[in-house]
This record gives sequence, C-alpha cells and structure tokens, in this order.
Amino acid sequence: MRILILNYERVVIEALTALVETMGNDFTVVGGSDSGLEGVELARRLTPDVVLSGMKLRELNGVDTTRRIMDEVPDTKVLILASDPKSEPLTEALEAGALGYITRHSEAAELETAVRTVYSGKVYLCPESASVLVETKVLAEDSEEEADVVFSVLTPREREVLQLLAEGNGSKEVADRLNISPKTVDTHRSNIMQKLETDSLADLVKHAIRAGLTDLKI
Amino acid sequence: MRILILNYERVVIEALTALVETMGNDFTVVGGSDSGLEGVELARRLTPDVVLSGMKLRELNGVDTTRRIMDEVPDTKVLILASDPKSEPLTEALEAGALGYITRHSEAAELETAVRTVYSGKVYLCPESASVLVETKVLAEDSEEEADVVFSVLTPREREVLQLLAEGNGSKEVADRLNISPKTVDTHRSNIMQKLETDSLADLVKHAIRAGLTDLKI
DNA sequence: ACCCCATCTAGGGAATTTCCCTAGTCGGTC
DNA sequence: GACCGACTAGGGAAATTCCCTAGATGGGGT
Repeated sequence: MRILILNYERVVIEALTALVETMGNDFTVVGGSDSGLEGVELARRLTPDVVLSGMKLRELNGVDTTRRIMDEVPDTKVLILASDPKSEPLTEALEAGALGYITRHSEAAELETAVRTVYSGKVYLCPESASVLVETKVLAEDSEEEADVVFSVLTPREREVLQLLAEGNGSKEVADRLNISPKTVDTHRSNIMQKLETDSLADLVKHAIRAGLTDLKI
Repeated sequence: MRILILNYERVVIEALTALVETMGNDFTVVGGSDSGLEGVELARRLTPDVVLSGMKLRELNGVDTTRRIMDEVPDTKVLILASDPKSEPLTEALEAGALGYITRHSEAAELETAVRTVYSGKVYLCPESASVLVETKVLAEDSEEEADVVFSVLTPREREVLQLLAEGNGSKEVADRLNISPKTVDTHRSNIMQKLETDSLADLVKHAIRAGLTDLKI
C-alpha cells in the first residue's frame, strides 16, 4: 500500500512517515509535502493508494487539495487527519471526496484502521467527527450553519487565490504559482473582496485565518 | 471618584459601567470608548481619577494608550483589566505606567478593591498576574522572554501604525487618524517591515494579531 | 555641555499595484 | 439552444508602495 503524506508541519510529515512504516511492511510512504499544490502534483505523479492529508496546507487547503486530487486521480483514497473536527470544515472535506476523517488525537492503532478502511474504499470517521457530523447535519436542520463564508460563498479557485494572498504573496507571485495572468488574480481579489464584503487585504488575511487557510506563523 | 472605561467590546463597557455604579455612590463613570486613541482624548478632556482599560482596544492598544495617558494626564491612575495575564504583555503595561492589573475572571469585589487601591496611588495586582510577574521576572533571568517582537523592537508609534494597518486602513486613512502625512506612514510601514523581517502586509497583519493589537473579528 | 543616536517626520520620483469596466471561453443546467 | 456561474484577461486611470534622502527633536552617555 503506497501512501502520500501531506501536512503543514514538516516534522509531522516525518513523524507520520516513521509511524506508518512501523505499521507493517505492506505500508510504504512514497512521498510527502507541506504544500497542497505540490501535493496534487505528487498525487498525479506517484499515484499513491492513500493520501493522508492535513486540513491546513501551504498554498492550497486540505479541502481543495482533496477536490483536485479526486479530479485528477480519482482512484486515490484521501484520509483527512484534522486537528479539530469541531472548527474545521468536516462536511466540505467529505463533499470534496475525502473517504476518511480522523483527528490528531487518535491513537496509532486507529490510524492504521482508518488507512486500511479507506484503502478498501469504505468511509472511516473517527467517533469524534462522526458525532460532529450527526450534530451538524442530522440534528441541525434549523440552525443552518454558516461554516465560515469562505467555504460557502467563495469558489475553490477564489479560495486558492485568497490563501496565497494571505500567505504574503502579491498578485504577480500568486499568478506565477497558479500559472495565470496577474490580471486574473486582480479580478479574483476584487470578487473575493466583494463576496466577503470588505475592501482591505488585512480583512482578507483575517478571513483566511479564521477559515484555516493559513495561520499566524510567518 | 470619576472613572473612564476603555474596552474593545462595547457591551463590556456597558456591563462595567453598570457594575461600577453598583459599587457605591462615590463611583461615577464619566465616559467610555472602544478606541485607544479616543480613550487618550477622553482622558485629557475628562481628567478621570481612574481609567479602567482593557489590553486590546481599537486603533491603539492598551499598553500604548496607558503610556499616552500617563504622558498627558500624569495624575490619572490606570487599572488594566486583561483577559489573560499569561499571554498579554503585563510587564509592558506596568512599564507604561499602569498601576493595577487584574483579569476578567476576577470578582466584582476584587474589582472594587483594585480600583480603590490604584485610586490611592498604590499598585494592585491580582494574585494570578502577580505570580506571572514573579515567574517571568524574578525566576526567569535565563529564559529571557521574547514577548513578541512587536513589543520589543517596534517603537510605540510604529505599533500604532501597525495596528491601524492591520485593521484594514490604507496609508491615507492611517495618516488622517494620526494627523501625519501619508508619506510618513509609508516610512513607518517600511521600517516596521524591515524590523519584522517581512515584506508583505499579510505578515504584518499576522504579527499584529499575535501581539494582540487586533483580532480576527472584522 | 556636547555629541550621538533613535524616533518621528516627510518629500521626490520611479515602480508597482490596485481598481473599474469590459469580455471571451467553457462546462453544466433548464 | 439558451443561460449562468466560474475562470480567464486586457486597457487604462488611479492609488499605493518602494527607495532614498533629510530635517527636527529629545533623551542618554562621556
């Protein structure tokens, strides 16, 4: 079973690699990255069986990375390793095509179970996230959840642009990274600002942080 | 005893006003604001006996607001009402001239004690912040605390500019607010970026948030 | 007293970015 | 086929940022 590991923190990538490889010799880690964009690229090149991905990644968040991977390498199974199922967009991850969702607080044994489960094409949710799902979806037909406008009103592409801007890139750099024209990035920025009802980059950064697209590390 | 209340949240201002006025009829709340800059102005105009201020305020943080007030109306006693003494710059507040420091979790009785103590010109620290002070200053001659570069390498003026920028203002708006030229704001921005070793507004916003100059509300 | 240096101030002018408007292409959907 | 949302991008004006220079002020050290 060939595994690709995506995580915001490089140390965690190494830790998970070590952990996965102690789980048995039918497990091989074929690669790792802290960038979502690079993750998509690696998934395409390496065609891993399972992608073990965090929700927060550089350049492209976990949800949209999942969406992209499912788009380009549909046979891949994505298992999300989130830090906090309550605050992070569980539903969006599942809609994007993730098969499993566990939290960082799970034990190694549970990780192995989860990986094997999604490898066989079945859904795996840790107890914690399962109950969150029940609460938000089954029980809450009224409270209507806004789940952060970033994931409801912005398009995937707009989120990519927002994240790259919030990571400190200018229009030109974002354009280079996404292989589009700087003018297009401008248009996206305008549209994002309009949708989020703001007119300052500072507020965009705040939105991005709240949505988990980036964090306070610099 | 005439009291001025400064707090980021308007509701809290009202709550504190009500609370203070139940403490006895020798207490009068003479004003309130959620802005540090306005707070300084009010302190000058109203010359309150005690300023009860939060650490996080709009436009100018609690530490620098205290510094300004001590500068312009030295007889005023400033009592800081912080939310978390561990993460917030207690030492800086005391250096800036605050006489007291208590946390939001204190009881009404303690607030009254604190206000009366600082009114008489004596220092009041709640038990919690006192122990933080001991730990960081008395016991920690080695660990040297970095207390966020924002408070160690930036000048007060630079922090003002940083905060206003992080609140979504452009150079012109910052300049208007501070009554200086937009060009001066530019210079400050450059200097701040150099000191914080960054070249993007996004990173400035993150620094500002970490230092508690602004938060994720928009 | 005197000098030094940090701080705050600000302009000129080039370079870059943002803003506003328009518009083509594509892939679904009704 | 018509329509719409998403993504793309250009032109051109407006605004902002960047780099460099520089004066005023005031505290601190010798």
